[in-house]
Amino acid sequence: MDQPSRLLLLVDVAELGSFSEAAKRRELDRSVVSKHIARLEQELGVRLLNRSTRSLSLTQAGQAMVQQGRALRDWMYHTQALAENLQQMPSGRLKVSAPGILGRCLGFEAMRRFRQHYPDVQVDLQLEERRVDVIGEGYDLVLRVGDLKDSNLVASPLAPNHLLIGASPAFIERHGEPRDLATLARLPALTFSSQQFQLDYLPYLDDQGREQKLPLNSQVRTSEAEVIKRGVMEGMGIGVLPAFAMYNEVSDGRIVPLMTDLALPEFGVITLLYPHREMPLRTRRFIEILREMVGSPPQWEARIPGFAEMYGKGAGGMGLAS
Amino acid sequence: MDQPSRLLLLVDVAELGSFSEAAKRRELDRSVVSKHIARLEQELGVRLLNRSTRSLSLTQAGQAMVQQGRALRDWMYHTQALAENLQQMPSGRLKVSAPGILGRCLGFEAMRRFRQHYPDVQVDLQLEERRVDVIGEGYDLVLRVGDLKDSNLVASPLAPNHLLIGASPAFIERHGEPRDLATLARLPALTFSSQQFQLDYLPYLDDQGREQKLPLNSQVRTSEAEVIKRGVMEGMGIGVLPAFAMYNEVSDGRIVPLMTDLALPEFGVITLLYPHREMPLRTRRFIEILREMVGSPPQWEARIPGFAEMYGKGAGGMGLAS
DNA sequence: ATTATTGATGCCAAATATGCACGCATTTGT
DNA sequence: ACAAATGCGTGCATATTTGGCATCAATAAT
Repeated sequence: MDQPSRLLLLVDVAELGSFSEAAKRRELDRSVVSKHIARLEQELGVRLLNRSTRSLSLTQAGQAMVQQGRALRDWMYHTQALAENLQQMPSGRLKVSAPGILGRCLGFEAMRRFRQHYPDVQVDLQLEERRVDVIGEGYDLVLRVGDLKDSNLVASPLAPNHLLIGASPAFIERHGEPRDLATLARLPALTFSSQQFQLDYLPYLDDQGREQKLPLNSQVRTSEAEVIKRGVMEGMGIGVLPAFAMYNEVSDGRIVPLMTDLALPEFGVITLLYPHREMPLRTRRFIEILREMVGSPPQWEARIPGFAEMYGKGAGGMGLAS
Repeated sequence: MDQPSRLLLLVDVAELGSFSEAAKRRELDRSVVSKHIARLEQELGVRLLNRSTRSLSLTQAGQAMVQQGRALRDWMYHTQALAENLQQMPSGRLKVSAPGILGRCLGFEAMRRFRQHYPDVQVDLQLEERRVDVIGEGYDLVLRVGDLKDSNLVASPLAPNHLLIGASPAFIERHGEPRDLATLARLPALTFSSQQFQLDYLPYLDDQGREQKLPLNSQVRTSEAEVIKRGVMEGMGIGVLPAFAMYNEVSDGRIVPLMTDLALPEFGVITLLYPHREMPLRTRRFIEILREMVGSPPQWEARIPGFAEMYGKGAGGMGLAS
């Protein structure tokens, strides 16, 4: 590791605020980080960090050097991407992050297809709710739903995210099909709850088009969409999930959409996030595959008969309130 | 050595056009260079160089990478300078190039003073006529006389370069003091000749102000100004040299200016050349010392009584032609 | 007061880079 | 045309460097 790399290391230390954390990210020993920073200071002839034994603070010189390092990091990434674009085939390791639900429903399938096309490209598909540090951890692409803009990240919409209220045929037989919100609210529900989504309620549009929240009778709360789907299919209750998470079950009839006349708001947008810099070929190809797979309108909507007319998306489809 | 450094190495290879030359500059074995470039190609996944056994040529990818590398090199230099500016004291190694005559007359003295102020800064004062590769060889500063602009180099004038025709008192006694050009041309002369200067003739301005060249009776031709000075002092002949090279001898009377009524053109400008990027503190300090040492007007002119009036620089001083 | 966390330091083992010798292809000089 | 020279690639022994572990000192949390 020489001076440029040490500069990059300094950036990690500064951004994570600790030698230990930087060491963890780099999979190195703390002592190694300590030594490299010390050496960098010696090479540059300036003290970069004020060590207060427990907390670090950047000196003025440190700030300047971190700034330099950040630019260097982007620069090197750009160089790498440039080189990869000059090849004919994508290569390297595609690193993607997605929240679990998105990753399982879209990420996995996209990854499968991508691997078919480009078996030489390794894939690192991280499924976590945590808000990752795209630049710092070297992600090529992040899938999010309804995410806000981040500086020096590019956000590109992939598909609208429509909700779907579902129950199993058996459940409907037992409880009857709900015709109004009050009835719906009384039915036992499986609800989704994670750091990303808080779907303990049903968001809907009243007859004035204002967004309202209907509290659900949440019997089971989970951060795992699979649990909801399985529960719904086994007739444990109704479930409110993004359409992309249920389309398979809906299209083969295991789950039936409920109250399709109710107008539901868009629940965010499925978004692609990537660093604002030349994209490696592998990333571009992956996005192409992803878009082709999703289609426009999203295939999960196309494959649910009449979805376009459901939940207030039809021509004059004004929602009905209880 | 890791990827960024390998990129820098690639730049050297590309600029020198050979692995061997690059190895020489870096003081490495050829094989090491070969291995590093090979590894860089592997890391980037692109072939960078077409090896035609004897000559190298850059591939398209290679060109792009060299471009990146050049930017990286400047970037790292800039980073280094930035760090050094944040220190209180200059540090590192000041690397200066100057043609021999300038280096001996100005460079050495400036270096002496600089070392007095900043003993911690090592100095590398290269005296060579060769046109050095400022960026590639890492020079902080280059002294030249009358140099043309180079892209991404900054040129800053240090002092005008006036010529001086000199002879020893004994020589004048023997040959008489010349009063016209014809006489002057007949006197035995010691002339300067190097790649930089071609002073086999005396450039002068005729009464119309047009530049003319008077061939001299060159008995001794040398690339070493010291030889001319010594020869002139020992009465071997007249000498035409830049004023900065003779001022000591003139001011103590060992050399006497001849034909001071003749109008001589400026013979270029003594110029400072440095890379177009943030200057390290040591460079700035060195330039300060240099400028202070030279003064304005140059001390070598100030210390020659009446120099301001000599050679057509006086108010109405129009040259006289033979 | 005690414990756990964080950074610095010293030492040893492992990884890595280096340099030499050699091989090979091509060009230059006679 | 042929030999010598030039320039790059490769394998191997060695040397330098690097990374990891244990330890220590200092501080913040319990």
